Amino acid sequence: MKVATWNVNSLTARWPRVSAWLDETSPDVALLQETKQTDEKFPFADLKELGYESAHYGEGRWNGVAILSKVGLENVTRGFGDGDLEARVIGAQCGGLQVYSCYVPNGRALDSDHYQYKLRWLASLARTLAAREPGEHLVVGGDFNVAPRDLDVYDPSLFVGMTHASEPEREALRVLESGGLVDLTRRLHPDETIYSWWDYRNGAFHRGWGLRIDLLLVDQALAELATESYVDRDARKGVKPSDHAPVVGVFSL
DNA sequence: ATGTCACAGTCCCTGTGA
Repeated sequence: MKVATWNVNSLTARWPRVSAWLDETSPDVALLQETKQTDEKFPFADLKELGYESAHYGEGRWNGVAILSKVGLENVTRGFGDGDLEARVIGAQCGGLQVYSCYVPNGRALDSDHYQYKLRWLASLARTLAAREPGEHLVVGGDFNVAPRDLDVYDPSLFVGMTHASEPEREALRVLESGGLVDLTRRLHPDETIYSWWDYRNGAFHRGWGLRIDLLLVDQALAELATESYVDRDARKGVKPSDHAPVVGVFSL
């Protein structure tokens, strides 16, 4: 079972790259973020031709999350059911896994209202996951906009006092981990420098100026069944890439 | 430390968000 998460930064602009990547990588389940599409515009039929059932929660210009599956797609949920209006989380059951595709608010700056929104949003996610069925396998993937450790930041000194690496954000991730979730890529590669996002500006990708902010959080039992997890850096190269690369996990179920 | 990208409306430039 191969599961991927990818912030595509507009599925409309990225369709040639995304469709080619799905075709060659063939994940069983793919979690997408920042589709930036309405549900009406989402390419359900094109994805069907690639072998995927899909569910989308979109709003148009901003945000938008999706789940693509070759192994079944049932019991789709959109949002947290707490009145939040932005399309940032969608859940479903796929091939025996409960999965969520998450686009955590950016936060912008520590003194911004958006930063408080980010912390509230992560708390809502923790509440939602705490209510899950005991014993079911869980994959919570997405763009968390948080680098869990200094190892996940190309130059930690630049991020002191900045969003993405602040202690309250990291504490919010630890709350998810204390609820039984494991940062899969880091579990399998404890000391490796791995990034998943590089700014479009300043030639950041080629200079190695990245952050690891796209995560696959999985339950302990599923983590034990994982055989590999990696970032597909090739997807960040070439013509019209997203600024994020896909994160992949493979499980021996 | 800010050299890019994507989107929609103000519509071939500008503001917003990342």
